[in-house]
Amino acid sequence: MSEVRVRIAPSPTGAPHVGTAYIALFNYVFAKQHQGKFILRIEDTDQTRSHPVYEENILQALRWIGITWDEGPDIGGQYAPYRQSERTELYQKYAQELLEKQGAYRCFCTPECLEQMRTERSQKNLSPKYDGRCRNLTQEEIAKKLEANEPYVIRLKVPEGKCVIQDRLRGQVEYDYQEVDDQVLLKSDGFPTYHLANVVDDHLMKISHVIRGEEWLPSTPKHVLLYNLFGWEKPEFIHMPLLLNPDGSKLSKRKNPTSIFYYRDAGYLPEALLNYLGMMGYSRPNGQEKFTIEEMISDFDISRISLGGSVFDLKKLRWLCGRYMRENHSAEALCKRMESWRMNSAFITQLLPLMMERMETLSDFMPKCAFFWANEVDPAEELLIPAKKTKEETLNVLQSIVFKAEQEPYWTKAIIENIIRKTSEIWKWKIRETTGVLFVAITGKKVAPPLYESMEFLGPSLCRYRLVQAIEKLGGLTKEKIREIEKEIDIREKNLITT
RNA sequence: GGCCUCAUCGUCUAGCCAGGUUCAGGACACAGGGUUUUCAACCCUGCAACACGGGUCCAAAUCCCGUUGAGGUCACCA
Repeated sequence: MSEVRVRIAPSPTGAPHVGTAYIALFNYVFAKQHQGKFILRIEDTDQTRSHPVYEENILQALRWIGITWDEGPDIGGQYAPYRQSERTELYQKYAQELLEKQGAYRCFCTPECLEQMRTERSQKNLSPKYDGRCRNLTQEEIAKKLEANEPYVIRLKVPEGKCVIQDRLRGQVEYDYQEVDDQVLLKSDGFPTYHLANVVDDHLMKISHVIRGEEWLPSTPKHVLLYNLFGWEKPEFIHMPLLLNPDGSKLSKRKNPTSIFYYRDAGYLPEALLNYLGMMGYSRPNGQEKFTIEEMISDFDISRISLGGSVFDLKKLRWLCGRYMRENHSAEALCKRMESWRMNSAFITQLLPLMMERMETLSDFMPKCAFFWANEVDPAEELLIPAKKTKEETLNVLQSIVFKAEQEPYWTKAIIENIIRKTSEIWKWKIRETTGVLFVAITGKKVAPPLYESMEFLGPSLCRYRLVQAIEKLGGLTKEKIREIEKEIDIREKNLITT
């Protein structure tokens, strides 16, 4: 058998997700088991959502949890570059090839036109897929539009017939090409979509096994079609089970902390998190629950992966982490871990300027600053809601802060201040009303060190977690309600600009 | 809604492929007890599942079919 080469291909569009670490782990273990290579490739083809900071965060997060790669954007490799934004010419070339092979076609439809088409189709109870109106443009029409510099995308020409996918875990999965949309391969900005970039890179980087989440199963026919069109050998597909929320839906940040940095900042041991991920959908042949990644590699058996999704259970993760703490560490060793976490003089020195004026004895420090080293702060409900505000209004503000914070790749005092000011304007709250809520949500108390700096030092993951905890404390928000708030923010924001 | 995937204790799972050794084993959580100055840890005990209905077979959690349920997916996001 030729060399095993697998990859993790995250897109740098937000906080580094535990799901990424989960899939990375199984790829890594599979590679090491076969003396193969594990590759990290950054899929930053979405120009509007990608950010270099998010990319750096992914690398940091994976390193923290203990996963290393043999080739990647930071260390290079034989098939560099490993960042898709640096490979655009390649995708354009292959898109061109597809055009010549009649496997794809130019589509000049505007977003508005597509929108309209979709609503029309849904009114007629048709599936919302593209109706292929640009498929049969004549050479003259195309030439004319090109001449006029009309923007276009390149779409996959999906044929008739059936597509049979071989999945290592699921056997044969059959799809009718009728169900498959004429997927956009190359966007009008010249960047590829996932489907094109992914297939091109997997081929060029000689990826032998594609181990990815189950959510990719329905788009695999497109990928198979591309391999066939190019005449390339297909990798083996292995679709992993999904990580789930307690209610059984796909793990989401709305209901759970999903950022790897949250677990780091909340004081979980990386080896415990990694171990826990290794028991999601998998069990060692000897039944052992606490194991190192090396042990996992030593007797890894991919057929032992179970197919139902796994609920990510924080309680069991805590228990596992506890075992690592007391079974694998001396007091000295644990102290070192705490130091490298945030129990160190550098961190305290950072805090002291905020506290010096508020202290009369040294012992005043810790009680007021304990929240910096805590996971949860358990804010009291009655403290959370300002005097002249309702619970609902408070919920709106809290959720708005979460939204705004999510959109910021950086986390500084100035940005935090800006988020708070903006949110207050949107909901017509006084700044001190907003900060009052935040003091309680973030620190658990009304009296604490200055808010903006505290939030900065605490970090975005922990802040977000506490904000969501506060929202839960006030009764929580449904998916629909969150969407409503999102819309409302949008409307109010536009009004602010116009008035 | 269409398509696809999946289906063992509340949760993670073993057993299923190669049907009998299983009135289904372990772990988390929970409850009770022990130990301990307290708490935690630790030890013991308990609670608790083969989604349902058909078939095949001497025998089915295990094989087949159907039903139901859950999830995923249907973007110029990945």
